Amino acid sequence: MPELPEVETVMRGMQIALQGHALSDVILRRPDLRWQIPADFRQSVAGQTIIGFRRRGKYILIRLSNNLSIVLHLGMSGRIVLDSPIAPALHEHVTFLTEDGRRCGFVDPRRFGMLDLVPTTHEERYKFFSAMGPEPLEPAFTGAVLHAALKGRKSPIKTTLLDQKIVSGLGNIYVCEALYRAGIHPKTLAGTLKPQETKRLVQAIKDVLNEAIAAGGSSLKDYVRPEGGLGYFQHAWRVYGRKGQPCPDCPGPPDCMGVEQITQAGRSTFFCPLRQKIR
DNA sequence: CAAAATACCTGCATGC
DNA sequence: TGCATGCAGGTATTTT
Repeated sequence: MPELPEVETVMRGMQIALQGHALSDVILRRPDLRWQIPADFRQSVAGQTIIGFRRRGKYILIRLSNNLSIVLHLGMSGRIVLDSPIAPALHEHVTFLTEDGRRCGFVDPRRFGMLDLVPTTHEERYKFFSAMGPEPLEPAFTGAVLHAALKGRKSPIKTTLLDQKIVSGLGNIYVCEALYRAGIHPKTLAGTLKPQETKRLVQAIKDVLNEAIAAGGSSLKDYVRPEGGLGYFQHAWRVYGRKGQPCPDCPGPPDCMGVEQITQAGRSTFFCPLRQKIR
């Protein structure tokens, strides 16, 4: 379920457990996830100390002492399991071993995840980062910046916000939640949003992401290690997955029949027809 | 160039 | 119970 807040939470959990420790080995149980894992991955990683972490969009970068960074993406179904059992779980394709005896498993049933290597000093030039849009939580991501990025765009704002070149880290859930908070109908053509609306939208994006990260952080603070692993915490979604239910501001029937679900570009969109008027 | 369709893969809920 | 179907939170790539 990983969008930006979940990826951030997973990264922080890994940081607490692993930073400063050396990787004694890595077990690769198959040569590929979504793509081939570099042939020299084990050789490059084994024996190196983990010196830092960073998140870019939905990617996690694990910086090693040899100027290499592991690039990790969780895909749709990926999760990280700390202190995984010696007998690997179903779909635990990769396990990192640390010198202090910990095991960190990468479980990914659908194998949409990925694992790669990039020189730490060249992270920004990594093929999947060079065209990536701004980090939504950076101060540089403003209403004016988004407004400029949406200029001339003729697709609906919902699908446009899923484009990682416009802004990085948003997925289906948080796009729905942000549009709801900003009071913008998902079918609104992206290029027609007014500066005032993009300003509201940017604030809504920052708010919803920050709240979700805070919720993840609180679950991390005293996390035990259930088989569920990291990054799976309770969400307080206001419209996502709530078809037919009242949104928090819903006056109820007959004024509003609750959250509606539609399909855009083959994916589900949830919105409140009362708070998010078409125009 | 932008936008839409396609591809990758397994698990699960649903309906017959 | 078994089986077919559709859907799931991602994104690079291909096609239009």
